[in-house]
Amino acid sequence: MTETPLSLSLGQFISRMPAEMRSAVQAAGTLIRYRDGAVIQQRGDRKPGLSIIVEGRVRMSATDSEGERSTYIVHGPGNVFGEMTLFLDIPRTLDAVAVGETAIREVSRARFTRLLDTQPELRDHLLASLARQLSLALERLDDQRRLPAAMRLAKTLLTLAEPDGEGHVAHGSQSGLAEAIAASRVTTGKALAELADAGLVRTGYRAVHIRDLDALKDWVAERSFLTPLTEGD
Amino acid sequence: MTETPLSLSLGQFISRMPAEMRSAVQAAGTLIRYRDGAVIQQRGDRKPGLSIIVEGRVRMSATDSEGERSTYIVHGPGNVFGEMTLFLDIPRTLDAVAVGETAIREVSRARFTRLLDTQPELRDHLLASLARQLSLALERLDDQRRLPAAMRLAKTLLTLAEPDGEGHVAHGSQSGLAEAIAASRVTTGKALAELADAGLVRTGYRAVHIRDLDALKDWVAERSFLTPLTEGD
DNA sequence: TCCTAACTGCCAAGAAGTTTGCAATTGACC
DNA sequence: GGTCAATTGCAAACTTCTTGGCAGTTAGGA
Repeated sequence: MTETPLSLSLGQFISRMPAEMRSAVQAAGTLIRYRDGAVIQQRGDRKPGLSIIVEGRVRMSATDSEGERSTYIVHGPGNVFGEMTLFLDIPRTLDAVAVGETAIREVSRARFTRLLDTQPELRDHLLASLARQLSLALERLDDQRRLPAAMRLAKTLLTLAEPDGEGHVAHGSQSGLAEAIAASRVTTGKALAELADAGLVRTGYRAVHIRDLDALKDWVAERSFLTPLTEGD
Repeated sequence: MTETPLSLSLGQFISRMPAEMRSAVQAAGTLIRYRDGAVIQQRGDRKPGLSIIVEGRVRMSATDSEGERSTYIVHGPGNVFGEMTLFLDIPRTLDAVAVGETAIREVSRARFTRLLDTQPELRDHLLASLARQLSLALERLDDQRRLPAAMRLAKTLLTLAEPDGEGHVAHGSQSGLAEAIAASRVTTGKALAELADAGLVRTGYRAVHIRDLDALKDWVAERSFLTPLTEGD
């Protein structure tokens, strides 16, 4: 197994591998390109395999019978999804949609099974990846239960933030944000106003400008109910 | 890797193993007994390792700084918890409390690492176990977002139900149920009343009697928003 | 440059859930 | 058999969030 336990942050499935393993994985997959907004997979697709994001980003979401969509996470390059379908006989659980020009490497379960013969250490990377995802999901579950909308929004903004001039920005409409924090657009707007009143963010057209990322982090940390899980020590 | 992908239901980590692997795992662990209500671990405990439930049940929950507790799941015999701490350098994420007389086999990370050398196939069992847990967590996340309290209650009752005479029973106080469905006691009471009005359950002292488990299942299925993930085919 | 679709901001009504409090019931222990 | 703590059932006031609607703003394509 992996001697040094891995970090909590997602998106390093590929980058943590030794070069040889990485190229073996890459060779086993088929590269498929998607345009912005293209559907990569839908919930229910029976497509067992691993999907590796090579370029671009992927929004994982689910839409119910009434058309209500909720976004679970937006994966970036180096992230993987679909691991569960490798080991469980279930279809894809979430819809995946390309955010921007996106390239995905698809490794079918059959190919992956063979790959494991030559790269047995790959299992440890998957174990760590699944553990990270599970950890994230459990935290989300708790957040959804306990945190008010403004807090969930702040946490989500932290994950979405990209450097921009002096500060940071999170791109996307308020409707998109609403789907990510599991709230309505109105509630999201109010939560944004709350953060804006606190001087933490400024709203723009399809964008939220974050003056000081650390200040936002502090704001979140001060208000957390559950003791955070510190990594390493 | 495992040739035949495994089932979605939890609690078969141990039972699915070949006899030899099972005894190797058992030999690697220390058996510890707990009385009803005893604390097995607390969120934040830095105790990397795998905990296997040999006997009894374990309630996994988290309590915030205001004393509000929410139950994530109640594990039964054959289930494991703590897998994440084997591969990630994080403390235990949830509190674990014994429900009834309980026996836990604790395998430290050090022991487990050595065990993997002699039982490499163990990794595949862990992969499946983590995949199942993740799948469950994602479904929960969606349920919490979309389903009204009565639905969440019904689904939880299905997992808690034990055979009892003609029908089934779920034991526990309404406060306990409330913690499991992430709602207040009042809301839980109302949801129970709703199910009772529909003729599906009957409330008792620290118990909910389920007349016809299949009828309750149908009630849930009819009202689900998300298309269920059918296993196998 | 204009037009239009998408988006933000906001209001009002109402649904769902929470908190607080209290009376009646139940079961366990002395 | 009596006492008591835990539990259920319920009501009222309140908070949070949702739904639906509308006016003003923004960006991008014809």
